[in-house]
Amino acid sequence: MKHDAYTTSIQPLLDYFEDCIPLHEHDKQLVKNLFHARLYRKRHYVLQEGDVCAQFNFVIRGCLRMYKVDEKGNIHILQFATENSWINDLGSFHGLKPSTLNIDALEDTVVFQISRDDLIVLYTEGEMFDRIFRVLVENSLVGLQERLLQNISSTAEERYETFLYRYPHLVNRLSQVQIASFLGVTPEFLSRLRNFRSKAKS
Amino acid sequence: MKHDAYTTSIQPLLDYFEDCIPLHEHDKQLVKNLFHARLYRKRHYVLQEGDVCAQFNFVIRGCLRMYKVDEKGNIHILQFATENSWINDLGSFHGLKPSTLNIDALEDTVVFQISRDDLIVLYTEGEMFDRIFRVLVENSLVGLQERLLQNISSTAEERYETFLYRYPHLVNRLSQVQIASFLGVTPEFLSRLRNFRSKAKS
DNA sequence: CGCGACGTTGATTTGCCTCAACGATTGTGG
DNA sequence: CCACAATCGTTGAGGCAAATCAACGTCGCG
Repeated sequence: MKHDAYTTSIQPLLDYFEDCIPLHEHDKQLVKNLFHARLYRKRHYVLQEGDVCAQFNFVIRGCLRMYKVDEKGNIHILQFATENSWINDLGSFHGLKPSTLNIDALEDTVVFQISRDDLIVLYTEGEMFDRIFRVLVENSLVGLQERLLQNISSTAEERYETFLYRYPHLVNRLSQVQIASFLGVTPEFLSRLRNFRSKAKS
Repeated sequence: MKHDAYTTSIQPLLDYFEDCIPLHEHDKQLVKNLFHARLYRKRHYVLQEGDVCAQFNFVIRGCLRMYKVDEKGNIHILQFATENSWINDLGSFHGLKPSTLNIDALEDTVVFQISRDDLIVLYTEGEMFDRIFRVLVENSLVGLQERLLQNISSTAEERYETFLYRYPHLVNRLSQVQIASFLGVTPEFLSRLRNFRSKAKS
């Protein structure tokens, strides 16, 4: 029986890189050889805390989340990754240290993965990949900075508004529990916020 | 009259890069030619909101902060930069967009700066600078992720503990107003936290 | 069918903010 | 060098945003 994952095109990943910098044929071949498709079924783990993050993940289809579980057992979501976005624990990945984070699948999800060793090959043999990944990480850094500012300076309601504005495609795809955990509020309070909003709207 | 800044050695910056990757003589010359020293006196601005962030800043001596001012006039500090660390608004710098952030000097501060155009020259003519800056930005991203998690998942007291642990050299160098603004609490509340702590310690 | 996750609502608690006042320190101009 | 203002750190009283705990109906799923 043939898996979906094995028939998945790598083209979206090439497109993603080329949005940043055009690739030579040699570079494209490297990507095709070094990245491998894999399917994660809903609720399966891409990374569990305690393990070293060994793969860099680019999502082709589906949805992953990265989160931390605190002492009280509460989940705090750092990031969602849907189509055409990447996700991994960079600190664990590069430092070869056990991760304190988890990554799991909220839907059946197809990713293209590259191992740390192969990524180094990609950096070494490829022309532009240091630059491409520099730009990707810079963009992540900017986004994360904005989110930190939001969290420090805004109320839960404002953060929810911003979420609706920035991730409209996620609103109906995620449960409110997931959204609440991303915003840093309890599901109960998010429910109240939505209630206030729908009353205020009319 | 000769400025302190003009006699400042660029060696710490070279050391900083070489902590990451050894440089060829050609690369060192590039750094020496493209970075320029500048002194900012206490309370002077390196970047004001509305301006495009035109310089990448590496601090040799002194202390800078980067912050946002919200609608109510409250200051939220994203980052401090002391000796041997860099600071800039990457989003504004690369996107050539007006910044919403401010960077100013908490002490008389000497920086080495490089303009956006010259940084591109550095990337193009230098051997390893894409890689070096990729690693630097990756490290920043990891640190910022940890801080976001802290902010989402911890109480103000825990955040203060973490601050004491991670930045012991800053505790006696910054006023409590600055630290409070970094932690995301009011100065009054930080004062109470310190009070509780000193009582609990005995 | 029955179980567990979800979303909602109510009552209560709490972490942190706001506003206000005070002495101590810093710094600034006359 | 002193006087005055400005900023800082602290403390008190009161208020609000959001958490906690608990209960309940709904839905999807094994």
